[in-house]
Amino acid sequence: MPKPTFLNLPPDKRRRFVDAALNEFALHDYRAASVGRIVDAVGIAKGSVYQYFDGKLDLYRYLVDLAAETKFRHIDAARAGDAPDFFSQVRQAAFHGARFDFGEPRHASLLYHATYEPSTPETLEVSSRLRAASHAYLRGLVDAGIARGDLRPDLDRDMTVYVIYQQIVALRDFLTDRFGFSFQDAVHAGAGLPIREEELGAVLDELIAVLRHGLAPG
Amino acid sequence: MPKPTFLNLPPDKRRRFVDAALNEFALHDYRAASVGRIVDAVGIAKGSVYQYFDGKLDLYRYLVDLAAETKFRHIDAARAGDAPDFFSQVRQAAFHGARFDFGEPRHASLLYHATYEPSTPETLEVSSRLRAASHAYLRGLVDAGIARGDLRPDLDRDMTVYVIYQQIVALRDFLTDRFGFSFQDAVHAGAGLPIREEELGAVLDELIAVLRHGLAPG
Amino acid sequence: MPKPTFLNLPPDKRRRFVDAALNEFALHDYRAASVGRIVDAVGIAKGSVYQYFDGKLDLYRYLVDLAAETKFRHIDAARAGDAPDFFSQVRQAAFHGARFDFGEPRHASLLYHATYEPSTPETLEVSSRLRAASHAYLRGLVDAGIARGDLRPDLDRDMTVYVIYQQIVALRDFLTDRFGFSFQDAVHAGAGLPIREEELGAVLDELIAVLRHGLAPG
Amino acid sequence: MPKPTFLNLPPDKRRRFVDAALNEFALHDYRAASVGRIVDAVGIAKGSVYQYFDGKLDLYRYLVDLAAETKFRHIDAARAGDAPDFFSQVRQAAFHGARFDFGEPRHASLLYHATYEPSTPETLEVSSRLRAASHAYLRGLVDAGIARGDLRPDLDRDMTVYVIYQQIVALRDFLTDRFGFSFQDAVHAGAGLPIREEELGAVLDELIAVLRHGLAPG
DNA sequence: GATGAATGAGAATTCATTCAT
DNA sequence: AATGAATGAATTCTCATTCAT
Repeated sequence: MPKPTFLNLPPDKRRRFVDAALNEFALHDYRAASVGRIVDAVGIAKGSVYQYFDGKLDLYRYLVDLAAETKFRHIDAARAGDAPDFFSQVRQAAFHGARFDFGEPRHASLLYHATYEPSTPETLEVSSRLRAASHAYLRGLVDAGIARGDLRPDLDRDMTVYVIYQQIVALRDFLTDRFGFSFQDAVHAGAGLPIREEELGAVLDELIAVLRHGLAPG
Repeated sequence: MPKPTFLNLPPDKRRRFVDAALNEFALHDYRAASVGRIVDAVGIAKGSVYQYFDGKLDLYRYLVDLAAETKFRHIDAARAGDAPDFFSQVRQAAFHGARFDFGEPRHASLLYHATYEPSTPETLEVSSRLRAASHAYLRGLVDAGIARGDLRPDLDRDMTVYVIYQQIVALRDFLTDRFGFSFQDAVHAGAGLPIREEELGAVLDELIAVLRHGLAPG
Repeated sequence: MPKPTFLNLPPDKRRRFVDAALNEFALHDYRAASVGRIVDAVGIAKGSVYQYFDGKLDLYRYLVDLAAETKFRHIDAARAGDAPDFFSQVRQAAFHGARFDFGEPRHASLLYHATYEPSTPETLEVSSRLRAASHAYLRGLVDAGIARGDLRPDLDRDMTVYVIYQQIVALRDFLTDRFGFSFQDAVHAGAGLPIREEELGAVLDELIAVLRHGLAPG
Repeated sequence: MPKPTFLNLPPDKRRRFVDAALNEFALHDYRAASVGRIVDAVGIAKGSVYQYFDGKLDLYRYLVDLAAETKFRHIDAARAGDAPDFFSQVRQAAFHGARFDFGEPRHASLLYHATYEPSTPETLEVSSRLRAASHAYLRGLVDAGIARGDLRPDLDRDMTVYVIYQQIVALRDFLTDRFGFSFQDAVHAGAGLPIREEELGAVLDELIAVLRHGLAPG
């Protein structure tokens, strides 16, 4: 948890700090990220970081939570009217999630790192919490989908969640490959990635079609 | 690439070295892995590593390639008669792949790390090559499957490969969750993980069913 | 020396500050004591300490002097009628000193630290002054004791002072060992240490007997 | 415990390292001692210290043990024929101990620091072991002394040990005061302290006389 | 008088790599 | 070919003190 000192910071300074930290943790995983590089980028003293946070881990936790919340909020906000069925819901979430990722490559990279962080005792809790949140979200959709009859009732629900979760997370890899993107480059450049929404939509349509055939009744 | 020095080593010594290195890179990702711990475990001088390999990265490359080849060979060898159709082929590959992972948790962990290694300039090439190999393998199956009529002819082949690849990779997470395994613990214990083949088969059946519904024609 | 700012403080606030500082310097020696922990405990700003005192050293000096004076005053006050001879006087002082220590473990710990503070240039003066005060007090008793004939007239007075001083200071170690006390724990608990006065008296009787045999004439 | 690396060092280099470390820990207590200053003094890389020892604490432990052993050995070696009675034994030990201290002020200062080290969890074990060794040594003398009839049979043995231990330790303070010495200065100057043996003997005679009167029968 | 954010030197420790033996 | 001591830059973190508000 950030210390009050951090919360009392002038908004601009706080923003610049978060920016630099986000950059660092987007470019490197937890262990490789360097507090020194962050302070150099912001132009503050090393000690200041420890006035703001309890330490590197605390800062990391804050950023992961922040990025996750921001992304979830973005997805929720973009939901134009409730989608009528399970697959539309998943498509919508994946679509807006991907749009967010391309618009905010640093958040996306950070979350990607956090998801696959090698499970050291230190970072385990952060990764687990992140994964648990996504799973819980999907589990809700799956349960409702089965109740509504959108999904075969005999499905192994845990496995279904896994199947969908992986596809959505992996979408990132597929899209970067297909369109020749690189999140790393985008982070370095400090810009979002260009994506034509129709192309993204087309890819998603195909993916959702596979899932629909695979999981829907009949 | 290993230096000649390494290849001229007495087989036993070479084996012990590979063993220890495998252990280290199974327990830690590239950056966290320690050359010092390896030489301590083998009981050789630190300098020797640099007589055998060009450096940590070179050693890492060698191990990832070795593990990938070993796993592929195991899967190929276990193929009892050619499976008749695409989905049986995938099932067979996934089944034997999983059995390999549970039997050789160090290889499995190493490959998992390599797959999700944060893409620093250093390790990027290794990860890419690993992923490319798996994709190429699956691509062959998919192309043949479409030709044979096992898969819908209008499928986006790249995406199909991605979908299947992700599911197979995700299997690991799902199984460890479901059965309460931990690859880390298995590596520490120096033992394989117990898995009843019927249970693995049941999970795979369900997963393959989803893929079949999703990807097969009509 | 405290600045006027400190002396003008509302008594309650001043008391709370002294309390917290006492705690800190009782739990840690000079170098390890932390200004930050003190202000956290009191709930004031870090800068305030520097409005009250010239710095950490100045605060330390103030506390040591305060604790020493308090202890001396306690011993003086507890003197019920003048003890008739040298050894009774020493016994009385040691007895009431020990009682003070057990009742005020923070003062006791602070003084203990100050006594054995590694003699850096910084703290040398504080430690010296503390020791000098005790020595001067004992020197008075010794001089009078020799004049009165309680002590052998040919004693080296300085050495006699040293002998007695050490015994009394070390009494703390002996008592904590014998009774399983810990001043650190008492400070943490914020409570005094339990001691039955008869037990303390018995120990002192034995110690004084040794001194009497050792130092008295004939 | 020193690592083999340290023990394999060329004697001269090892000596220079121990010298510098001894200096540092003689001038500062454990916490204030700086690994950086040591390596600067020796002219080696910081990392080397960690090739030699497990860390600062390990180095400290080694030095304290070394100094204690050296001092004990010196005292034992100097014992010219077994002293006939308890008080002669104590006198002899104190005499040679003091001579050692004045000749090796760095050892003496280090041991003094270790004896009064503020009891943090880290250094507690080192201090305790040091004190325990001295007490055990004295306890042996006391037990034998009582058996031999040199000491009053009804003495509290623990307390007797304490009394004597304190006097011997305090001797250092007394002598420095009386002769205007400073161990710190001697360490800085890199020289031993001058002491005339007759003077030391005279002081000890007086101290032992007090102890004899205090503790001997009749 | 009080605040508390900023400082920055200094602390211990790690570790891949080199190179003289 | 093997050794293993030496390196030194990089790491995270601490903390007394200052000073603008």
